[in-house]
Order: sequence, then C-alpha cells, then structure tokens
Amino acid sequence: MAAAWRLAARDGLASISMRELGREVGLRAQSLYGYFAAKDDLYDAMFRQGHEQLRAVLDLAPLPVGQPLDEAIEEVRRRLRTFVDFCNADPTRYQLLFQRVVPGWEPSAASYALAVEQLESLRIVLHQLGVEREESVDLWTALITGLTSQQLSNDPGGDRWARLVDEATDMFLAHALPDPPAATTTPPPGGTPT
Amino acid sequence: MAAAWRLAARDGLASISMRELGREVGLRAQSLYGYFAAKDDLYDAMFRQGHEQLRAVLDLAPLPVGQPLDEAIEEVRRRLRTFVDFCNADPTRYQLLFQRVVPGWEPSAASYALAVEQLESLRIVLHQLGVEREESVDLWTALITGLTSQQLSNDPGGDRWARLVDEATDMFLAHALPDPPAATTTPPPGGTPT
DNA sequence: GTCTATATTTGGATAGAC
DNA sequence: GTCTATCCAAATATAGAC
Repeated sequence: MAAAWRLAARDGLASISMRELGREVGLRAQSLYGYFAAKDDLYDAMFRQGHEQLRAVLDLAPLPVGQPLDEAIEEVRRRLRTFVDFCNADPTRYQLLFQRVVPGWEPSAASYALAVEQLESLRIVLHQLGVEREESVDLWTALITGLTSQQLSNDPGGDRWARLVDEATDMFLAHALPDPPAATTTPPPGGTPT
Repeated sequence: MAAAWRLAARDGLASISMRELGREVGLRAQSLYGYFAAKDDLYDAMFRQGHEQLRAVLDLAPLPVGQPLDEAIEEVRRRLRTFVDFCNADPTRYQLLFQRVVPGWEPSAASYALAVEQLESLRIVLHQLGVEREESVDLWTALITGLTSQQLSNDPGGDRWARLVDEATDMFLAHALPDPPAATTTPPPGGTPT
C-alpha cells in the first residue's frame, strides 16, 4: 500500500501500473494478483485506507455535544483546519477520496459508505451550532472544498488558501448562525440558539 | 474538436485515444497527425478552445467601470452565476480548464496565459467593488471553485449548489466589503488591514 | 507465494505509397 | 491528405511450474 501511494504521488493515481508497483516492492506484477484480485481492488483498498485515516484525525476531535456555543465554534474551526491540513498533506489522497480522477474506476459500495459517514458527522456538528438549513450545510461543504482544491491546485505545499480557514469560518458563521458571533477569536455573548 | 469533446465526455479526458478519435471522424488515427503533431497538441487545442468559450460568455457582461455600487454588486452576482453555469454545462471542459486530470499533460505557456487573463479580470472587478485585500480575492475564488466542484461532483446536471450562488455572493460581500450592502443584517468583521 | 512464460489488448507514433 | 503497413512500448491478466 505504501508503495502504491508513493507511485501515485509521483506519477498520478491513474498512472499506477501493476508492473511498476511490483518492481517497487520487489515482486513481479503477476504476484500482486495474490493480494489484489484486480487493479480496481487496489484503488478500493487505497480509498478505504484514506478514509480511515481521515476518520482517525477527525476522531481526535470529539463531537461537541452540549458544549457552550463559543467552544463549539472553536471546535468547528479546528475541524476545518484539520480537514484542510489533512488534504493538503497528501494531494493524491485528496484526489482519490474526493475527486474522480481514475478513469473507469469508482469505489465499491462498501467503501463509499465510509465517505457518506464523514459527511453525516459534519452535518451533526453544524446542527449543534444551530446551522440547520440544508443549504447552509451545502454552502459549508462548498467552502471547504473550494479552499482545499484551490490550495492543492494553485499553491501545493504552501498555505495561501489554507491560512484562510479561520477567516472563512467566521464569514460562514456570521452568515449562517441565527445569532452571529463576534468575528475572529473573541468570545461571543451568550444566547445559544435552539 | 467536437468529436474529441464528445469522447472526453463519454470516457474521460485521459481516455481519449487517437485511434478512437479517428474512428469518430472517419479517419485513421495516423491521419490525425496531419492536424495535431502529437496528442498533447490536441489537449492544448481543447484547453484553448475552452478558455475562449469562457471569455466569450463573460465578455457578454461588460466590466462594471464607474457603476454605482448596487449595480456593480448585481454585476458580480451575474458573473458568478454565468461562471457556475458555464462549468456546470460541461463538466469535462471544467476538468480540463481548472483541474489537472490528464496525467503528464499541462497546458503550453501560450495557452496558460489565457487562464491567467481570466483571473486578472476577476481581480479588477472585485477591486472596483472595494474588495482589495489579496486574501479576499483568494476567498472568492475558493468560494466559486467550491460551489462549482461540489455541483459537478455531487449533483451533475442539477442545481443543488448552483442555486446557492446569490446567497454565497451576499455572504462574501457582507464579509469583504468595507461598507456592507443591505443584503444581510450581519456586521462585517473587524477593520480590514490594507 | 512467487516465479516464468505468454496471451491479449491497446496505445502513440513513423515511413512511404497514392 | 489520407491511406496501408508497421514499429515499439506498455498495460492487464492467466496458466502452470516450482
């Protein structure tokens, strides 16, 4: 798996070949079929691994159940930062998980369920903040996706967009919260919604 | 060219083959080399064509020089809508123009200049609105990119994210304009540094 | 489990005739 | 301009020996 990620990072996901992967691990390409029934299975395993890694880093941040609003907001901000950093740390992984860059391949149903689960957990967090409109959740995912993809496409390895995550969070919450908090990191007055 | 776009839409950009393209237009693959010196030249021609199309639709909307603020804002809103619609109308074209989905290929310098030009015109429009911080322009491109890519990846042909463009514009302007419009009751974030 | 050998397909690209 | 013929490289995958 590590060799596969390495090759993908070097040549692009779609350009992984069984021959080269075999060479990388000291085997012939044919021997790999003892581990993956077909090349698609390799992609599927990578997809699953990537989502497990994502879940691992997000799980470090517990869901903000019953937190005061200002702490919950800080938690959301932290999550966005974690997510953008996660994507930025490995553009190839991001492409496999969130874009469709391998022609003719799509994740198996079982693997895709992992991805859906992530989105559901996001929805829960936003709801606890008082962001309940479906449209607001969509706007939030667009904002995250946009920051991430701009960062990866136009400033890989840098932080030109990544450093905007806090500002973006403020912008979004000021728009989406029924009772908008003060900007930046100053704690807002009480008045928890819902 | 039309046949190339058709194939790309059907099988993915990276999967275009000269043989199949030839078959599509009633020629042998080898004959195509009379028109494109190599396959990369084909991608380059498509890239150029796509950007010319984009310029064409955006040029329909004149730059809002010296307009009153509210008209300029409406103009920006219109431009975003035009852009998202343009991308949504042809996901393949979007991928070629704004993502890197063809392994080993990148636009020639001459073609890439077209893309840079688009961004520059965007910067001008925002400046005329009073949005001058570099970070705000970046936030804006992230927002556009995010709406577009979410729309294409998760609701192709629909409008789940496309219909959020006006709301997104309001959110952004409320945040980025020194003197916010009446769109929302949200106070702007703290004073923008120059 | 891994190998050799090989089938099979597909792709980009060139040479030279017409 | 387009064709036939061909080269060359690379890919996925299977069969069967060890």
